[in-house]
Amino acid sequence: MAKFYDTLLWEYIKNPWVKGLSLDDIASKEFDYKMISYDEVSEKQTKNFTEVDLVTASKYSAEDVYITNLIYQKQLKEWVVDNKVLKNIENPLIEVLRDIEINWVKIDQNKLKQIWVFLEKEIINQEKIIFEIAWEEFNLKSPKQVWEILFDKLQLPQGKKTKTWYSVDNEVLEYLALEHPIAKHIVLYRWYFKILSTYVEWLLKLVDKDTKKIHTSYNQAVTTTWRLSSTSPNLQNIPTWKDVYWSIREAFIPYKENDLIVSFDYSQIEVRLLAIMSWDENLTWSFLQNLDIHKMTWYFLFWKDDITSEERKIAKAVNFWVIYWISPFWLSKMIWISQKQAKEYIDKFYEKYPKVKDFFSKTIEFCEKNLYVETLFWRKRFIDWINDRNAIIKKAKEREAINMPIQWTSADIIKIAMIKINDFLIKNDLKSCMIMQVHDELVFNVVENEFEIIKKEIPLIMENIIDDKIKLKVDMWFWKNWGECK
DNA sequence: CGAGGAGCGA
DNA sequence: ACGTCGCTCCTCGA
Repeated sequence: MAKFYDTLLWEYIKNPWVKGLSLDDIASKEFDYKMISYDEVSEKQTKNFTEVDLVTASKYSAEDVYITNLIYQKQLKEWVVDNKVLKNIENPLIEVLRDIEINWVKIDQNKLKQIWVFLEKEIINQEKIIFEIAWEEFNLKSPKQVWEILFDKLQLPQGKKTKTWYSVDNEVLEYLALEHPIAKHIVLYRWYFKILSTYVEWLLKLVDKDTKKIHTSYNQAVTTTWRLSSTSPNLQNIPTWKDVYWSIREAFIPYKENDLIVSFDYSQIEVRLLAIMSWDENLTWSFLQNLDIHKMTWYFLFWKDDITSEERKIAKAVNFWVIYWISPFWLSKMIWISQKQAKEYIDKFYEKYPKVKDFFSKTIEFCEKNLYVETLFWRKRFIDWINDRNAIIKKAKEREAINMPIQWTSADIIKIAMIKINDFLIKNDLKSCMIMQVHDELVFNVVENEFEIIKKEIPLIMENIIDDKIKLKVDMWFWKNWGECK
């Protein structure tokens, strides 16, 4: 509870009219309340917080919640989060997150150690090759040194710029790979090193010696879109990439031998929400007929029934990117087509899905007038600068206005699903439990004899969050580790 | 210690 | 001149 209010507070402090003020300042200025300072509690930093006596410590901690609540009552509920949201979503979710955090996730340390050995060998190998090609040793982890080797020493053509020098990121290197063999090896080195340092080492460091599980923290109010975020470790960015021999996700295993990892994810939730919010006939029709939405987009754009997998990929990208109010230039870069073609695709998309376009322009109009946007679940986001004269800023803010309601609503949907599922698990006295949330995916540790009921009931709960003609769709995967669940 | 570059996810 | 939101890694200069 305290954690949630604490993060809520940060959301408040980010805002311009309180920027620079500390909680103490706000307390005394707005509520004439003098808070205990940390210096006082820790007796001028001589005491560790665990050594402070319980009464003082609780009073000190409770003050944060108390003041935050005062701020909430006075200002926050007007615009950061509505009472209904707090009552129906955020507050009940606190207990669900507590349960997930208590459950933990079991890790196969041996698997990680095997991967470690493999990666270390590859890293040394790539390093050797690179140094041979470059005729000198340098620090591959330093973009600056890579820059010097590529552009000063090898005189390769420079691409896009960063703030301070020319970029040497993956995109540039992939282009350079056509010119010089060294680029390919740097990409490989970087990738192996990334996996080793960020995932393998970090996960092993965080595994509890006794339980062989990791303990992650979910934050409820750090993101502007009201999605959850996860730290130490961040379980929401574990690579999905699968090598022939291994993947990081394979190290995420069930608690017991006969248990299963079961994963449910919302399929195309953002496009479905777009259909629900815009009521576009063509989009709605495709979903109601339970058709392949990407294929249908291709069909609507070109009246072609047969579709190659390449064409489906393009249609998928168009569907996906249009939601983000993307420019033809950027779309052309994403899917390797000409700018002219990209513009054509986007124009045709709006032509065939006219109410989507209406919905977008109405959203922007509303935002320009009121300086905020709203979602299906009573949330508001203030977007100042929407009327900025600088076209680039204006466009960026328009993108925000269009994307936010969709992303927010999907964040709310999965939160509500989590609350209902936890209720369901408790009411039916099930031993299976929720162990992870990855934005549109929920992962469970399922005990053997409960698999049938979980398989049947969880998708029902998830798909019926919104009472609409268009149904949300949930895909299910299960196996002995998370790696096979995709 | 913080900024910047890089890269992973949704 | 151009997707958003996050987290974590490393380097480098103060």
